[in-house]
Amino acid sequence: MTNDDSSDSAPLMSIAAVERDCGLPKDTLRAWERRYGFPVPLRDRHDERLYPSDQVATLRLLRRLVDAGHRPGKVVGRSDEDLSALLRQVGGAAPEVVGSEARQVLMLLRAYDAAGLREIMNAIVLRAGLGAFAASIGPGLAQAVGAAWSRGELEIHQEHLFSEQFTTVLRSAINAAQSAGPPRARPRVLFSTFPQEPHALGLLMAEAMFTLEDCLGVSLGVRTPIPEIAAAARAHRADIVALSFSSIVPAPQATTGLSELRAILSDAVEIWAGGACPGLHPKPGLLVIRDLSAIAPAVAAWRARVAAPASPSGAA
Amino acid sequence: MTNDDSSDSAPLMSIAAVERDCGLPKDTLRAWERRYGFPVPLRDRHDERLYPSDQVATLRLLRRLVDAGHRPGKVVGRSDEDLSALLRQVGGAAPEVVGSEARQVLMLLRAYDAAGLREIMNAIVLRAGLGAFAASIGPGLAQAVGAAWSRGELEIHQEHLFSEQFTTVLRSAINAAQSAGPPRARPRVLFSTFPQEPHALGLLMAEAMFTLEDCLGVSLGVRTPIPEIAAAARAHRADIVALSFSSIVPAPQATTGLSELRAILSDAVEIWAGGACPGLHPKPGLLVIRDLSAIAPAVAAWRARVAAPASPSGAA
DNA sequence: GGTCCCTGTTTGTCCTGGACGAATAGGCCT
DNA sequence: AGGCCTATTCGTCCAGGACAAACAGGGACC
Repeated sequence: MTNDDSSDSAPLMSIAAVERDCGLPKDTLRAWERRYGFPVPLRDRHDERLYPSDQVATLRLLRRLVDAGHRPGKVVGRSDEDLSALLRQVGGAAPEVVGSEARQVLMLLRAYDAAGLREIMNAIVLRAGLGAFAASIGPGLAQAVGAAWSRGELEIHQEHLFSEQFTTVLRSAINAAQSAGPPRARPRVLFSTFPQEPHALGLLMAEAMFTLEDCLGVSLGVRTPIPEIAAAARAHRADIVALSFSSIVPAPQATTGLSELRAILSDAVEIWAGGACPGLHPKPGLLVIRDLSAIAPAVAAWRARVAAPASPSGAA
Repeated sequence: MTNDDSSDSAPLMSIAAVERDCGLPKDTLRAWERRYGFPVPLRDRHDERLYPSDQVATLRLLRRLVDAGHRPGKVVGRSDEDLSALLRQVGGAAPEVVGSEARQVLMLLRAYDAAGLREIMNAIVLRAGLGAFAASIGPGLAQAVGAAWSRGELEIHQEHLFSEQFTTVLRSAINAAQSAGPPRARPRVLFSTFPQEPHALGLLMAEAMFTLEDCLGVSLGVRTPIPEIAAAARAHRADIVALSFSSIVPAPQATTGLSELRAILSDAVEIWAGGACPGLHPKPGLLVIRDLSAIAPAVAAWRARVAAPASPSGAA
């Protein structure tokens, strides 16, 4: 009863619906069909594609594999079992750093206990501190949840539920940290993501780390056009623009966007980029933060740099 | 250098970039060009469209007008002055209910003072109460900011900034309300939006109203596929599914989606739909909430209905 | 032995132009 | 005046072809 597939009533989806659900553009769906012979949607009486829900499910697996680096030509058309096996390799590679907490969270998620989730995460924040939570435990939990979803152990709505509670906990902890502690000081930091990037969790965790370092941060939320980021940096008189990249942003697009932003930003403003997106490389004026725990020392370094200015090799 | 327009470095945008920035699908952009002779993008050497930034700005105006109910055939191709005039009529129709607060907020927004924004909004919550804030002052502020943006008085990043601070204030107030007061009780409420709807503020304000009524609410965040909403309602054992619709959702799609959801949801679960989307009509099992302040009495009515069950004729 | 460039292939995205259905508006009838 | 019905408008879909950006593999150079 809890187990049967939830799309009984609407087993057929239009191409637009599939685009929304799987994140695969219409053009790509048609190209795969033409080139690899999959998917093979039914057609309505006016020849419009109607995707059965099992094919949509397979497309979701494919999306994840392609995101993880597999080439469409190698995976499109293979059986669901093959795909799941590959996916397990991908997800399984993730270290189970936070085993015990992750297991509890997954259990609460299956029981659909939102309050319990908030409670346990709040407890972790109190016990381990906001820094450890944002820098390692939180990402570990998110990864565990994502992996469980890709193994088919969780529904999408349970992943939504997790994000929502996680966001709530993190935001209120940030609020508390902002009210406590010494007054906010420089660097002034502006947070956002590029328009391609809808993922807010990474940004929020970064915000937590900067807040703990007593930085004066302002977030624009996700999906800000690049010229707007530059304009906001001017308006906020930002010292640092912090950008978060998940793996869904194609690496070249991220690189291009960063150069573009670099070009229109004042030289005095640094760009700090972080996240799971590979292929980010540091350049003058662009710092790549591989790990959230690197933020604290980086802020300290920035402050030292500003306090003892003008070693003429660099900029300024 | 600091002052000239920030798109110097990228005055030309691809059709995909325009789709992202203006929210107009590629097919629609091409159709307008074919039918109305606007936009008229340049072409690169391989004949791909390159949109100058002034045309993109006009497209943004058009988008807003079309959302407001104007027909493309009547407005596409007219001068920017005409369009701005029309837009002023649309935005100007909005009552300036919260004049003094709105003016302060706009001022802080122009000064880019995030902390000040949070402060004033927190002060409003304390003075007027969370209920008044979520039900009338907040929406009024949001409307004022949107109108200012459409009049060209604010940049997009300032609207982002507003949403972000607004969200923060509202979330922390909801948190506080959840911890205080009597223990949460039924109805159990599930919050989300349809996949077409990315707007989270309406949902958050609704969540605040339900929380004040001591309901046990869980939010899935935005953009949940309909079958997933149904599955989550089962898992959460929800009594009510609360959905928020902004005006960007085409009314017929909302109606269709609601019927679909109604069909796969247990009869014991009610659907409550609210938001700016016109053309929502109540039906059996579907309550339309025109105004956030209607939530409190609706919850009371629900409780009365459940306490004194089974008068099978139409209730209330 | 490792790194760089260069070339062939894969893959996503864009093009045109035609078609049709869903949404709207306006006329007609009651 | 109000509800139905038709005409129009507008968004979305289709096919099939094209090309460039991203990738992988091999060879030259350090």
